[in-house]
Amino acid sequence: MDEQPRLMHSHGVGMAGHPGLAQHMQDGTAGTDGEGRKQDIGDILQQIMTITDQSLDEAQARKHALNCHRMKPALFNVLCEIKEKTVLSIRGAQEEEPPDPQLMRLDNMLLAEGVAGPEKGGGSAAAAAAAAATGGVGADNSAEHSDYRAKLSQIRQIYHTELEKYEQACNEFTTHVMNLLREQSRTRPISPKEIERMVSIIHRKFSSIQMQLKQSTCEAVMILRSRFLDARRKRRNFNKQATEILNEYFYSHLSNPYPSEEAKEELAKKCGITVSQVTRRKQRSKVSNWFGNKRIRYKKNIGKFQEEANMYAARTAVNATSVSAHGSQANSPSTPNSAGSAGSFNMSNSGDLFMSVQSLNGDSYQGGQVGANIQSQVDTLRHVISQTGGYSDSLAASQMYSPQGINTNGGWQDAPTPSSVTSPTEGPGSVHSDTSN
DNA sequence: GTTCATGATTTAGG
DNA sequence: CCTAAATCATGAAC
Repeated sequence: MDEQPRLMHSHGVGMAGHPGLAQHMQDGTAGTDGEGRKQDIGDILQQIMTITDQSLDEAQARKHALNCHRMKPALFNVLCEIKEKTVLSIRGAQEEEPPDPQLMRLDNMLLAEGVAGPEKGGGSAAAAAAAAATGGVGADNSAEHSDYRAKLSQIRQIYHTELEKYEQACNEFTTHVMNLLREQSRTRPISPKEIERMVSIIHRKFSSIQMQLKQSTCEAVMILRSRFLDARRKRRNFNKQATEILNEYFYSHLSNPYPSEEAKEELAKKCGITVSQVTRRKQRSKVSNWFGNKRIRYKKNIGKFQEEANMYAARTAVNATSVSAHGSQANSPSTPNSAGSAGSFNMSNSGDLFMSVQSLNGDSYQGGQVGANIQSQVDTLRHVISQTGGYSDSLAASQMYSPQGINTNGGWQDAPTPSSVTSPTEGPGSVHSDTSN
């Protein structure tokens, strides 16, 4: 023990316990001869190279000396006593910390995305979930999904590799520290509890790294998601058939183009359109989107849709009256108001069309055919009626339908709700487009 | 590149 | 929840 002060003194302060070094430095700076300086630098380097070994040996020797000292057990006991007093006051201050909510959030998200959790199964489950989320009809976006899956598994792989590395490093460091502490516990009192606490501190420090890893993984997944699954980004036009089916329904229910939930589903199925999709906020039917857009755009510019309306009106009429001489006459959509201007309806063409369909209506009605057809056929012509007072009157004269369709100023709001407006004829499927539920 | 059509989202209102 | 309306963003035609 009495050698300690002597050691400290002889070693000096600045040169980390290496007596010769300071001396050499001084010599080097003092010397004017270049050769000699080089020599000195070489010496210094040499000493630096061996510095670790020296100090280690020295430390070992000192440690050994301390351990063997006759006073050591007594000193150790004293230290233990002091320690016990101080540690007792510290203990219990911070035990078991609750799990970090932020970390839990990230964990949950990674689990949900299939990045964490079971290796292969997780991936496919996530892909399936993603497919379900987009509403996977599959045909139109399976390629994208496989791409998405590939990218996701790439992320997963990186994540797992990094996590493994992290865990390994953490464990290594922990064991290292534990070994050190255990070693030190021979010279100073260290309770297992203390080691535990130290380990927990290390883990806490390391967990911030883990959090960063998870955070960036989450970000990567989010970016991937937004790139591949954001429907807005990846807008696909519906195919022609789907558009036709939707248009058919729209124009045959022009008086009240608000398909019920069942109707929407039915339409979606027939069109091969996904029923729903995941948006950032909520789920919404694509059919609803379509009808929403259609309604607003039709209302905004009826003239623009006139031709289309006529076409579908004619088609619906034909379909409704399956076998009829009149039907074939009305059928010919060869002159679907091609000359019609935006604002005013082409009188001659539409008139013809209207008259013929009207007569069809009469036929089918009087003939006692399926009444359901009537409503839809009238609907298909509502836009004509609403704009041409004369025809409206003539229709009103028929005493069967009140023109309730879209009016030039308002919209469909005034029209009664589907349940109330629909005459008994509407129920069991008006046309083929409105198939039975 | 510009323009138009169109599906999706956002906002506001019930 | 729904909707209308406004707006955004993309696809396709030119």
